[in-house]
Amino acid sequence: MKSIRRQIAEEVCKVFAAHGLDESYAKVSVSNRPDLCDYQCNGAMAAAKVLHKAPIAIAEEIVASLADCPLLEEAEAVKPGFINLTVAKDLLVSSLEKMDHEEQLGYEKTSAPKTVIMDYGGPNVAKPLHVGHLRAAIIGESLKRIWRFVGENVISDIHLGDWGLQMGLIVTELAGRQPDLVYFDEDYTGEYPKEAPFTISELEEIYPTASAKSKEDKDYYSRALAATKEMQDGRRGYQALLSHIMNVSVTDLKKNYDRLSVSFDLWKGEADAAEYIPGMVEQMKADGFAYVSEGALVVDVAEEGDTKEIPPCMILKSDGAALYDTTDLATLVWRERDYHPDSVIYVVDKRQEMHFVQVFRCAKKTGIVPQETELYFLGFGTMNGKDGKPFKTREGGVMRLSELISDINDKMYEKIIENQTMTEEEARQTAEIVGLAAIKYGDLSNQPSKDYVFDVDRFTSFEGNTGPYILYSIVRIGSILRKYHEAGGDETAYAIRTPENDSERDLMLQTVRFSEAIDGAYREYAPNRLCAYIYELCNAFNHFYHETRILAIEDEEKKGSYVRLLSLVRDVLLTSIDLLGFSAPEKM
RNA sequence: GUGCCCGUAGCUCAGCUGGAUAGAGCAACGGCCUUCUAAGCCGUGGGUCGGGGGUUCGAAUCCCUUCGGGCAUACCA
Repeated sequence: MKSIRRQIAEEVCKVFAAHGLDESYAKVSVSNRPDLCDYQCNGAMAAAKVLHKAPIAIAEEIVASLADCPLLEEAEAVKPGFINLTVAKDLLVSSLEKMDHEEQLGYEKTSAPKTVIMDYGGPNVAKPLHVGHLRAAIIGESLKRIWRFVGENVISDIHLGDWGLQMGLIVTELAGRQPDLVYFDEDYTGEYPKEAPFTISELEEIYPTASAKSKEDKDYYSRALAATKEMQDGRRGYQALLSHIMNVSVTDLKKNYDRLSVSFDLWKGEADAAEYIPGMVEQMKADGFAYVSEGALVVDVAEEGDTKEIPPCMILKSDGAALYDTTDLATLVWRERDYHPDSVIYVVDKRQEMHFVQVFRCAKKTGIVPQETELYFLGFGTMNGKDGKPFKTREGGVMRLSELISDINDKMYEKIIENQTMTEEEARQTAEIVGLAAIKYGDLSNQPSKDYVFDVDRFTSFEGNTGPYILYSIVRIGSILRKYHEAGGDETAYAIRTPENDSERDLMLQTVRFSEAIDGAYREYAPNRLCAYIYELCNAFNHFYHETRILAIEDEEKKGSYVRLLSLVRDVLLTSIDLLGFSAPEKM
């Protein structure tokens, strides 16, 4: 089913063409005056200039030709030249019927699916997930789901940070603490123990300690650099330690991402790209792209027309070690070989933009990916605290993700226990669901590229435009449906009837706009568009709910029609929140 | 220094490729629970869209300039 806007736009297009006007004037957009009309077209005013004709005259001609259009209840020309379009009630009803019967609520999947790799993880192994990882996970997961809904073939990859300096730091720290471990004996040739010489909590303490030391102690820092290089060069003991670190942290990471309802198809990391580095480097040298500058191997990526200086892409450091340019490029090597993606999307902190500009240019220049491959950088802003500075704990440290989630869940639990009668266990489960919705909606309702304030008090107060408000609306509808069914009602026996008042009509119109909202969110990489849509839909529902008796009315057909509409609204909401990455409880 | 981003109500944010009276939520104030969940609904007050120019029939939106804030600027990721 085509969206209502599309259907109307096509009609308007025909009329413009029939009047000899270019189709570019026939754009139809959602009305910014909902009190006057549903959609509007401003093309008459734009066309007036080239036609040397009064805009209102053009608008009137167009409107006259639209008079018989069955999609419209009314088309009106308003000075100075607006064309105001009001959707026919029949179209609303028939569209709702289609949504109810077609797959995906009437949303048509793309006919030409692309293969897309989405990279939205980037956690470092051996480091606990902190709030900095939250946005990538939340935004990436939602985009993945939206793109799949649209029909794209999306492969998600966590892209673990498991190959850089942080590994050398851990090795160095461990060598200082337990120098007798076999991993540090260069002459050792036997099997290494299966059991890791540390637990996850030890690991999570080792890294920050090592990182702090490296900043104060130059000698320690250079030992870490050397260890990094040795590990990358394949030193057995270090490789064995690496796989221990991997095993221990991946288990923990999975648990944490599960808790967020975030999943990845691939759990690859920088280390998986390592085997492609030597070949890639040789090729770059052979093709004359890579050369030595100040001791390092680099590829120039500056282009004519750059408004600022773009430093060359660094392939190997002067000590010969790989760095993040290198692993990101080598990662593209296997991504291209294994998947030949049409598009690779990176959901990463926007501060890394320069790095990705370099990597993208280098990858195209050196032929790692074909020219036509789309490499897209979706940079997101920082999550700040109430003070407007990057989010911290009360003590000023980096807040762990698990801590943040538990915090929110506790507050949710208190609120639920105070409002609802349910068992402690039920309340705990509900708190988790509502808490996750609060966190995710709080994030996704903002534009990805902007910094935003993560205000725990605001998100847990859940009044107004919040995740819990959305869930509350869903729960309310669910409650009506349940009561209707318990009383023996079967809404499928009834037709959806023509709306009889403004609030019912408005609810229908909002419902029918579902596919427009999906298109917007997809096209603009903007889950916030979907959030805005469901917020409006919930408003329309709550307004309708307050002025309409549903279960108490006598007229069974009317009641059946209402229940079908509400059931559809609920489906739209449930589908939408699933695309945003959270779910709704039965009660709250 | 250079480049990019941001600046909209007391606070947090919308505002779709320029369009009609700049919208929400929170906070403030006033109503609405013997009736389908009041985590809700209805209403009131609150803005020279950082400032100044310009383009246009029309600018929060595009261009220039200026002020304020953030970020980036080759061997960390």
